[in-house]
Amino acid sequence: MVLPPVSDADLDRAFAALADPVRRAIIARLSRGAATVNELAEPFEISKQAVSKHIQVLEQAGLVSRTRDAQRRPVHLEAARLEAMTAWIDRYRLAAEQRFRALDAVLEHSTAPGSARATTQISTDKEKQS
Amino acid sequence: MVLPPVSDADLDRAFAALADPVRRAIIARLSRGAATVNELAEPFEISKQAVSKHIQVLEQAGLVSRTRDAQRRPVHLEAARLEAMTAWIDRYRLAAEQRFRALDAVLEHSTAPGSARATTQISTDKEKQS
DNA sequence: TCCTTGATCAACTAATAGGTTGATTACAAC
DNA sequence: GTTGTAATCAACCTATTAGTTGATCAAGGA
Repeated sequence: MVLPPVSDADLDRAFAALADPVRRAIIARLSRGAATVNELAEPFEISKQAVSKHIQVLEQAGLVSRTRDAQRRPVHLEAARLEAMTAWIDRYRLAAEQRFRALDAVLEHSTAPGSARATTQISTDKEKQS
Repeated sequence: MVLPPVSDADLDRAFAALADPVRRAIIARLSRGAATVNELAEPFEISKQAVSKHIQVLEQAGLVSRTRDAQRRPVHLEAARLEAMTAWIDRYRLAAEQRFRALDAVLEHSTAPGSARATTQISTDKEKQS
């Protein structure tokens, strides 16, 4: 499976798109299957035009795509872009967690209360995260 | 590990926070260890005040926290909030992928033998008509 | 053809976000 | 005390965004 490259600007748009509760609800709905604009607009109080704009934002973010079916324009979820987002997050989340575990292991072996704390920075990290 | 509840507004702020390339770069830097505002501001062309604002945004999003060390206010990554974001995304991404696989399996058995074109795009189109 | 439905386009408004510069707070070293 | 350093506060500017209403387009169905 070939994954297309995801640029910095792509991530900008993808994260910004999911920063809105209406758009996240649309994503949640689409995870159960494709839907038209009218179907997607039904649960919300806002106008159909506003929902159409939200879908455009999601489409430009690469999170959804649209096909054609007579007058209808069914919207589909693009799971690949969601995957690219988790890939970005996990890259740094896992790096940080691994660093914390390594730090815990070090402190495990040097439990010397009262000794000089030359590394206030590191010990602060430990206290905050454990 | 105790995971605190993450509200809708929390997700709003978290996703909006990662929608900015400067803030994503800050997260990437912090995954290698805590840093001060001056250290974080160094790679960027923008003013230190602007970086300070970015850190406030990340802090209000629950993605970083700050401790105290004399005049310095070292910034730490909060991996738990990153994990909450991937949890949200994966919930719907995996649901969609599972649905696609199930549809592919159906098309595998019902379509004429010869060419298997049960791609996700086509399967969603067919799914809509059911 | 005319009418209905699905969806977008266009223009406008109010609120928010990212950036700037200048002043101010908090702490430490001398 | 005075000075130097780390960081934030305050005021301001500009661009973007989410929402509105009204008009328009595109495709079927009578």
